[in-house]
Amino acid sequence: MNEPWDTTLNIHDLAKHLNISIGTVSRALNGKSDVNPKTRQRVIEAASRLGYSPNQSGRSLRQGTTGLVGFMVITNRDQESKGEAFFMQVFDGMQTYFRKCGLDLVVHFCGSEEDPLAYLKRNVERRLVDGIVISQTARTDPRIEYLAKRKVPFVAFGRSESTTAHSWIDLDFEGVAERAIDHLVKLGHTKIAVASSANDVNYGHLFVRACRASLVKRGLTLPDEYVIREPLTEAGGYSLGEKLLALPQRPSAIVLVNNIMAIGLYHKFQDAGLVPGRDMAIVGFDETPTRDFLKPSLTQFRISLTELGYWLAEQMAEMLEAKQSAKRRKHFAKIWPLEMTLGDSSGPDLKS
Amino acid sequence: MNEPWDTTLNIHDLAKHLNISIGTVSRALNGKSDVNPKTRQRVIEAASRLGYSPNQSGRSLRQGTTGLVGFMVITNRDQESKGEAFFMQVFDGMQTYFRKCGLDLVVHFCGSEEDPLAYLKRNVERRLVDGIVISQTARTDPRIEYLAKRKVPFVAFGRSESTTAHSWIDLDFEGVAERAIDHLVKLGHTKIAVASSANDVNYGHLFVRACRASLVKRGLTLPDEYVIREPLTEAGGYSLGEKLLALPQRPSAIVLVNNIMAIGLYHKFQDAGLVPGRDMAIVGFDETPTRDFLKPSLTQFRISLTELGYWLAEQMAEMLEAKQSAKRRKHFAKIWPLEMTLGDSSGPDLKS
DNA sequence: TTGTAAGCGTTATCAA
DNA sequence: TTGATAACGCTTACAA
Repeated sequence: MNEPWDTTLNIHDLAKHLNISIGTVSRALNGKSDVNPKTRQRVIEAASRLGYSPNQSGRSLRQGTTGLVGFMVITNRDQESKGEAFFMQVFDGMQTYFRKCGLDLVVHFCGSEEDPLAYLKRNVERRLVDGIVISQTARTDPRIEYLAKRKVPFVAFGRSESTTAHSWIDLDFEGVAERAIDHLVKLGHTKIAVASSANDVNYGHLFVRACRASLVKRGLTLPDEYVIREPLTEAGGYSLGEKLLALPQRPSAIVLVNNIMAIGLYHKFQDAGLVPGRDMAIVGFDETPTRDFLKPSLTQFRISLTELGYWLAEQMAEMLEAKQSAKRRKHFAKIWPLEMTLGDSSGPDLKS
Repeated sequence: MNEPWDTTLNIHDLAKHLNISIGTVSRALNGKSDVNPKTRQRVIEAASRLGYSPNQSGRSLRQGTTGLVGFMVITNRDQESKGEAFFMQVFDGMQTYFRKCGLDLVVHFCGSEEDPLAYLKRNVERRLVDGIVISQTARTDPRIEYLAKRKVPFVAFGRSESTTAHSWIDLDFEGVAERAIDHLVKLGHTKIAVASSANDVNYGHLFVRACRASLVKRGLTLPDEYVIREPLTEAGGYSLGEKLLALPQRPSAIVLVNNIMAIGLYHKFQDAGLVPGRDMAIVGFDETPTRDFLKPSLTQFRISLTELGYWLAEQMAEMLEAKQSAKRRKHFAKIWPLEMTLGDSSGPDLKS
């Protein structure tokens, strides 16, 4: 590097240009109080004119801090579902908060062929980031123990069954299950099926369990054949519809853990000459990607992933600050609420 | 930092532990030849046992290289479309190649509220990455001039009208347009409409222009009212269908620049009692997210984004190597091919 | 208010 | 084959 044509200038160049010392330049640029306003003005002006910007490696080395927060995403764990698109809005919210406090978000995509733990270790041990968010947590996820042992500030996006104390955030699957079941039971449904994911992502189990609990609480049951596992894709939703209609005891309602499936399910219904809400009640999960597209409109749950990201970034920033000042900070466990929005897909009151 | 409980060990600790000098440790770990095999063995073993891993800031500072390649994505430019999900597979391919040569991919999501150029500058000037890929290039995109001036190795994902020499890669929109039009014209269609994006992303214009050229070449025209701009979403596709059916001169075929729209379009057709392929021919673009889900099957184009990412990473690695050895390397301009796959949606031969 | 110099963790040069 | 040491660019404690 530093070839003749690589004209990146450093703090020495800038100081020499201004005929002052590098210490003053540094203090001026970092907003320290003990610097003549006039000098500061000159420095800032020259820096922007010459395009000087401090080298992050130099800063990091000196300060022990990178100003970066990582977010690890595992490509493809949800097969070909668009599950990862879910995170985009979260990133947006996080970045919006971070830029206010001089942090930046960087996203690490673990390739589908690579071991997630090894990948995480590589990135953490090189000290590329000050803190990290891990997502798509499995029921038992070795990344949690690793990060805790290493004392890296981190947040798990998604619950796990790990016993290691740590901070995590997750969607309110229980709340969604409870309100979905409550709504359907009040409408008179007794045979209610649940569509979950086909892989081992934790929230699939969580959601089914919560639905079952809500049903039992109301004197009903969730037979095993009413738990249908499919990939969280349009095709999965279509296949879900086929299985649903082929059941010997056809349920009168279905609760979905994911809305992408809803598209395929609606499709299957149309092919079969059935109407959601009339022939079977459907309750969706979040509002992506269907919002006001499906007809009849889907009963579903509203969530602002941007706000979630913003909140998450706030917590992370506080964790980093606490670490800086060697303060202990309590772990948090956040259940993010979703709000039910009624559509026509959950149908009329069967009792009236 | 470096609180008492922050027990990250450095090269000095490891050297002391082994009773050898830090120079030897460094050389052993970096696979230099001038080190006793036995010593190397001891060092590697101890490093893995104690969990030592070199601090990236230290390395970067010394070597002038971070071993990181950035990929800048702009959140939300495509409104609420899942356009960004497109990149996931590209990331997967890139990361797969990079890990073979000791590089890593980091993705920078520019928040929807932030200026893309300012965001890019921040990341580049801190020297966080050795090279960068910028995506969602606009027709005139100041990022290109900036990066070129700064002599940062970079690739633009998407063409632009910039006159600055630079490397870029893009999908073969002209090829797709040509084959889609050719196919439809051969089937006897003369009134062919085109669905494009509602915003200023470059490829929208590109695709429309290419379709028009292909039509003109065959003695046909593309009237302005046959160019329909909608958001690249399901809802956009539905709305596209409404506009299409409301046209005074209804076209007999429609070519889509994006497949997410196809879902909404199919939906509208079903609501209107129409059948794709029978009542109007539809040609889709890539195969996401519909693959074999839509019925009748969609005539579309196949592309491996993973392979594209792999190829892109390869080029980037070569660019970095060239820079290292102060070699000049020619810019590339790559048009990535797509392969047509016939479905039923483009319908029968009208002339038979 | 400013300048000087130490030191962050690493790699590379050079002498042993 | 190894050890000592300079240097990478920066921030900060301390001296002026």
